[in-house]
Amino acid sequence: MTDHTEPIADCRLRGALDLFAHTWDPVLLAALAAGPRRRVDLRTEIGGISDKALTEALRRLIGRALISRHPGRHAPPGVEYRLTDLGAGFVDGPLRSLAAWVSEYGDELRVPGETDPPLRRS
Amino acid sequence: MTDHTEPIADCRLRGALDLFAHTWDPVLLAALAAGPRRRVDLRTEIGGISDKALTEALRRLIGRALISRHPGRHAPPGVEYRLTDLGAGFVDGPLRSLAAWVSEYGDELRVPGETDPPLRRS
DNA sequence: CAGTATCCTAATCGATACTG
DNA sequence: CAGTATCGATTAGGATACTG
Repeated sequence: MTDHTEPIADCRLRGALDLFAHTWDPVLLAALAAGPRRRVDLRTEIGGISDKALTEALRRLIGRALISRHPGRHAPPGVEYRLTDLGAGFVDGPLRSLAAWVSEYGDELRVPGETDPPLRRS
Repeated sequence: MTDHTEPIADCRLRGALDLFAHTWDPVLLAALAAGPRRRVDLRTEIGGISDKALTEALRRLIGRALISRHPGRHAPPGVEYRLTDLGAGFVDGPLRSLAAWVSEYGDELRVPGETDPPLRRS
């Protein structure tokens, strides 16, 4: 995954592809697009995400500079997470582009779920 | 991403996100964007992909109607794969948007590789 | 509420060997 | 060349219990 000439497998693009690779990462980014959130609110708002998965996704996205962590220093307790400029740009660009494509052509996208058939007879 | 409580985890968007979830699927789509390819050419052109992973990716993307399979009926032997209209649109839209974002902001995207640090001290 | 740690299951993916 | 089948290592992610 490191040194081919293939454009898409280019290292930097690979890093961006990985932002989609983990189930919850794009979901988390989209949730934060509506504004800063505390951990517990993210959890209930997203729904279906486990505590562990949430922690890992937060770590990953902080590590990649897409979100930032802000321990509340005042009255309302809790730690807030928010998008960095980079993260906001990612949501407004690639993620929004994907959402737009889905609303336009999503109907033609066959649903995963069935086992994919062998190639010989397709 | 606009006004639902569960924007990204919406079923249809989830299906599109899954197009990125498998390591080789977007790479394969990008390779086919340059024109129809035979299996062996895809393999060498992409580089680093195993036979098994290639077969699985082909199956998956055919199952989701993004690529199609065309057994050569004439002179040059081999089976050709090509993008469907849906697949071509996906490459031109979301995938290209991601590539554009990377060339613009890719430098700020921290490289994965190190273990992501705990949250307490970040 | 925020965050960590452990166990467990399913799925990914490379390597390899084999068939048409 | 096209495609399948099996094995093994790695990993994502849910459940749960526990600490600050």
